[in-house]
Amino acid sequence: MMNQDNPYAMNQTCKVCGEPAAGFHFGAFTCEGCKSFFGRSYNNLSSISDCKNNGECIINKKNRTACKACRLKKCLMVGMSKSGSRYGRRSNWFKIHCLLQEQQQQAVAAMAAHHNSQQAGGGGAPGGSGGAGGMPNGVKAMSGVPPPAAAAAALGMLGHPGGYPGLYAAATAGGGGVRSKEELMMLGLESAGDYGALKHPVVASPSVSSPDSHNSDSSVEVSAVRGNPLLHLGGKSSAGGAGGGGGDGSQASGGGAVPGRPPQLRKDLSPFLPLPFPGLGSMPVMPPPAFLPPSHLLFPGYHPALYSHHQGLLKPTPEQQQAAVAAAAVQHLFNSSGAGQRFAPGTSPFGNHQQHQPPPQQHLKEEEQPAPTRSPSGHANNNHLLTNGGAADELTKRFYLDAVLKSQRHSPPATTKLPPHSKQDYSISALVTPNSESGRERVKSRQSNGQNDEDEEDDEVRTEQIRDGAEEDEEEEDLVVSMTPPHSPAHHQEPETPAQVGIHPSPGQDDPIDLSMKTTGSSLSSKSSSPDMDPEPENFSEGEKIEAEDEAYEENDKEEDEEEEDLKITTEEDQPEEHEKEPEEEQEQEDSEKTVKQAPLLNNNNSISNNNNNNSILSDSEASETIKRKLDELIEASSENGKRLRLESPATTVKVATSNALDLTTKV
Amino acid sequence: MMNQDNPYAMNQTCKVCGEPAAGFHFGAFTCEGCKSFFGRSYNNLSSISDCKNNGECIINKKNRTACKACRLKKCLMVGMSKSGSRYGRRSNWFKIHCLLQEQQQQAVAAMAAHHNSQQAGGGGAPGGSGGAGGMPNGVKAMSGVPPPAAAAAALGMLGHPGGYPGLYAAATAGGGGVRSKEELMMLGLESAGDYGALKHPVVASPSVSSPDSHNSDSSVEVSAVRGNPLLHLGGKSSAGGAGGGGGDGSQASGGGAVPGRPPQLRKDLSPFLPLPFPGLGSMPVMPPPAFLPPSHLLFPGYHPALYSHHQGLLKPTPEQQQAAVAAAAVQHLFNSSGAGQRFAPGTSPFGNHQQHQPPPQQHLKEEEQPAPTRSPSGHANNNHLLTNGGAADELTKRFYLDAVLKSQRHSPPATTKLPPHSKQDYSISALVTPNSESGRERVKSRQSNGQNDEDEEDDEVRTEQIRDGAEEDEEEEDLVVSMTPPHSPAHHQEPETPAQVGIHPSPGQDDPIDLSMKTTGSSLSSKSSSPDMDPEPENFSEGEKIEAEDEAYEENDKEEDEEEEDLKITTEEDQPEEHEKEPEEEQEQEDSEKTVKQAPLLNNNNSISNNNNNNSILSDSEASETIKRKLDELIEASSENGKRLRLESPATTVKVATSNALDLTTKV
DNA sequence: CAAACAGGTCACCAGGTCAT
DNA sequence: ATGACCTGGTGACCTGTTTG
Repeated sequence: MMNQDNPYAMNQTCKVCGEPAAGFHFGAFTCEGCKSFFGRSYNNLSSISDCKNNGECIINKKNRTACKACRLKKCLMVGMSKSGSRYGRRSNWFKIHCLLQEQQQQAVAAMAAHHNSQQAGGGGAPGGSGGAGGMPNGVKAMSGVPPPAAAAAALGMLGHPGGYPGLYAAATAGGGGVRSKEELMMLGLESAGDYGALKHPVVASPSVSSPDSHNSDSSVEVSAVRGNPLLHLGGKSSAGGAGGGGGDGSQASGGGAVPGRPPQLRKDLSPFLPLPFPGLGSMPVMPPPAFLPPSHLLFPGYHPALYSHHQGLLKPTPEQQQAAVAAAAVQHLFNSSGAGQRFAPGTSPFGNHQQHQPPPQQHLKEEEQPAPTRSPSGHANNNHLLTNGGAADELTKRFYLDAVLKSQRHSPPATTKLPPHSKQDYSISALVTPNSESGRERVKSRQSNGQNDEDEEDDEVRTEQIRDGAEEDEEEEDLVVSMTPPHSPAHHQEPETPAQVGIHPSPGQDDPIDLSMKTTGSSLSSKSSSPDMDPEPENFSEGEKIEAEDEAYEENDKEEDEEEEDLKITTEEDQPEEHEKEPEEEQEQEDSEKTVKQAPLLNNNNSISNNNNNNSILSDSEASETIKRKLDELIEASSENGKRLRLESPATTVKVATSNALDLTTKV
Repeated sequence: MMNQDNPYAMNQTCKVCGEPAAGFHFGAFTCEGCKSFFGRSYNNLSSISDCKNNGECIINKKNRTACKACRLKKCLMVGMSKSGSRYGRRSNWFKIHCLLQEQQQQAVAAMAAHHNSQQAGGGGAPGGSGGAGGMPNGVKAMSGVPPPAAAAAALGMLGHPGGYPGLYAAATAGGGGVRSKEELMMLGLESAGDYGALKHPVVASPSVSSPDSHNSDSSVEVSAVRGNPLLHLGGKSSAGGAGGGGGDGSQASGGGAVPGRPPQLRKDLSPFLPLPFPGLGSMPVMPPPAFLPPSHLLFPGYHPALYSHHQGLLKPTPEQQQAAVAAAAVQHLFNSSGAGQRFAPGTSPFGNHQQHQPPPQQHLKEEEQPAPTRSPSGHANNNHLLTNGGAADELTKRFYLDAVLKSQRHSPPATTKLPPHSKQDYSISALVTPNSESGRERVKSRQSNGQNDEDEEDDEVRTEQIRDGAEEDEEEEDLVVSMTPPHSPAHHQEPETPAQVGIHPSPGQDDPIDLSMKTTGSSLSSKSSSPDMDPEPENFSEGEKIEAEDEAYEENDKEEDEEEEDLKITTEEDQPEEHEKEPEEEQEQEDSEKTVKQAPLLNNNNSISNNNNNNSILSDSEASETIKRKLDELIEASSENGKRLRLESPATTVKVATSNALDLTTKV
């Protein structure tokens, strides 16, 4: 059922804000708003002001517009890059991959989580971002959870829900977990470590990015990576280290290495791939690895960041890198920067990301990228940002990093090198943390100041947040999870990357982002002051996200449940409790459904298509267009039905809708 | 017809004062003045002095500036929150939903009214939001009412208009069940209780908010709630009691109960959904859901709520909560307290909306999702076309709504609080009036700047707007009809919820408002204050809430009259009772009128629609189109019919609508 | 040819400004 | 202090293009 909905997204949720995704844009599943935002912002970093909260704002539906800096950061974190984009449809295959990956990831994650979790410190850590609450959740939970469960959870988290439900079902099933993901993510950030673990899973997510592959996924990767120096970006990157931790540990491993090969990274995915898929398992095909790519995509949060880390090591995908970089930059900005720096616009933030490391890359990348991005040139920038930073930020980041590192790192260690951490952290922090931590509390504190920002609006608001604290948790994340990345654009991205590489790709334009953002400057102040939390607060909100997701899901029916679950989850996290529990069950069910659906999906789509198509026809006519549109609309409407159907058996569904429609028509 | 006027508003009236709404601001349809007021006040509670009348001041156009405390309270009651804001355009889908809801609601309302009316106290109650009235309806009615009826009623109430009527119907219908979540949320609020009650009604309106979907409407939701303690705010909330009535009864049922549950109410919506669509009716499936999706969107009020519900349960949306809370608080304060207390800012009044209902979920989800769909094809656009019709449509819709509301409303009793009537009245006027709004014109001016890029667009846009002015109105709506929601906003929204749940995130931020307002001071204040709602407040919910309100609004025609009445009303309120009772009759009458009006309109519209669609061409092609069209038509028709029908038996109505639609189609 | 995304368009809203 | 108006920006929808 559910499903369906979007064709595009396949039920994915926007990795940035948790809303239902409209499709895979710029390397990640995002909603129209985030797509547009990214598109607009990428070229106009200048327009972005600093984050009042040190870059910790949680981004969710509600508050996504509250803090551009954090929103952009989040975009980067999840792997968005201009370069990442891809045209054309995604193959089913791709989709499948995504799902699989997710599953895998989850599994992995789960595993990792458990294992790692602890490690890292918190384990999951995720919490981080979530701001407050968050972390715990993810991590903990994860850890706590039984492996399988964990895995599932992880997945869930990541994918959140869904990922693909159906497919994964199992995975997902895990259920409840999902939400966590977000958290995880958060954590991730943070802590990446844990997260990392998660990530892995996550990473996976992140990682890769590109789901799709579009193109190439692969391609993408590399290219970028290579190209840009940025990768390092990290400049600050250095951070890497931390970052490194993050994740990958596993994979990452490599981590350290930064440079070079990025391409591989992307590949990272591969690794993922390798995994057996759960779901896929069945699938004969499975193209394998190819798919994987997406990993990164998978999760929202992660990706980028993660990647970064990874990248760091390796090179992250260009995109990633960029992203990372950007992210880093951003964060920095946020945080620190305060003022000054921001990204270098010109460059692309990202830069490169390259990191690569072949193997590990993935993880590594993340880190790196981040910052530097732009690096190459620009690197500096990021740094700056970072630098500036603010202190707070940094701290946060560090936390993350640390955590992450721990976890992952554990090993890793990133190494110094990168400061990766830094960036990562930043990123992470930013991402993750954000709120979280600091976030929340801060918030409280914050309040006070407020200063600036506040001014704006918020201030007040911020205050509120305080309370939130609790709340938040939840949700949001989940959503993220769900999605899978199809393809991964990421990958593709990569391809694009090349360009990036060059520059950052996009650099040219694209990149622009410099993180520098204005923000920075202020940043701090803002931050502090702002304290408000503002933004975040909401963010966290998480819950919402969750829900949202749910909805998204809902699509299917199940989803809903999930949502709730999520919530629960969320809640739990935060508050433990609350929520509830239930969710899972539901989910499962859903999953089931989903599963079912999925298969169909492909087919379904077609059906759907038909409808649409029809429209087309209309078109011909022309004028008709209008009509068409309407039809479309209707269709859509129907579609909805249809959508649902999609997965399922499309045909059927469709029919129904149609029928109805028809009926009408007929009647007519 | 009227209509239209505002594009934005779609003929909505300011939920706070009854003037024509300039748009959907901070989660509710409001006029420029109330928008500004809220914006200013939110951050400066201090500036608000206590109400001399124990918070019982009725707010209407005339006296809105007389008592800031009450005005602010009212704002909160209707679901305004900083977080509730929504950006961007409203999806067609959303629009459609609204229409549908209306219809359904109407139907329901009608039904309810008849049946229930009596029961509850006021029966329908929608009033709620509107102020006073609200509550009653829901709950009691629900209970009392026959299931179906109840449901319908609920819908009406809640959703006000509509939640989605059709769709969910069942589910929802069922009940209420779903709602629960919301209820929960509400509860959450707490006070929801009362608040809830009110809310409900009110809430509904408020709640929802978001019309659009945007997002999220959802957003709103929860957030606040959780976070803030405020919720309770209720402190005073208690109030609930009165309010209680409001709504939900059903769910809420609690009517009385104050507290809590509000959410359900929202759910009510669900109920709504469940409803069969008129048009759809035929549809087996129902994609409805799909359509629906939007629920949240749908109405302001509803959707969110609904969704929320889901969430809600858990966590109401922050916003909602906040709102709710706030409202509650406010009320309390005012009412009871007299002075003292206020809301807790933080919380949101509403709470949640959640509703969910599992089963039904689907639908719900669908709704959400639906949208997305979109089509694939592309065609999409169409919208425009549709538009045309628009105006009329809108009007129609409104009528429906109004009618519905009235019907519903009547009831209401609103409880003390609001004197619902008043509002309505106002509203009505507003609706009619609408006009428009300023906005458009402005556009022109703008131009300039734009800094960079933006400029461009914006400008354009604006410009357009201008022109739009006219256009919009119309069209959109019409279009709306046609459109489907792609995804849905709704969905999204929901999803958010989760987050909300969490926290609400944001809330923090937003909300500053504390209800505390100076006024009260009190306690809440603090909370609130700080808490503020802030931020988050935003959230969520609100928006949705808002919608609900709309309905509320609906007011329409009558309203105007009412306005004057308001005063009366007020009076009445004071004197309890009032509320309701009569309403029905009136409504009916009105309905009649409306009907009439509508009818014509409809036809026209239909034609139009048809035409558009019709795209005859389409036909050929595809059925689909046809279908779509049909749908559109249906929608429209339904609307129209629906409206007409309203009173009649909902079901019937629906059919009719459908029929009509069909017919139209046929024609086509 | 159809699917699906980058981009562009423009409906709409938060906020700021300023006359009242 | 209010609220009309304007500015900036968000995001739903479309269009154009690439890709399966």
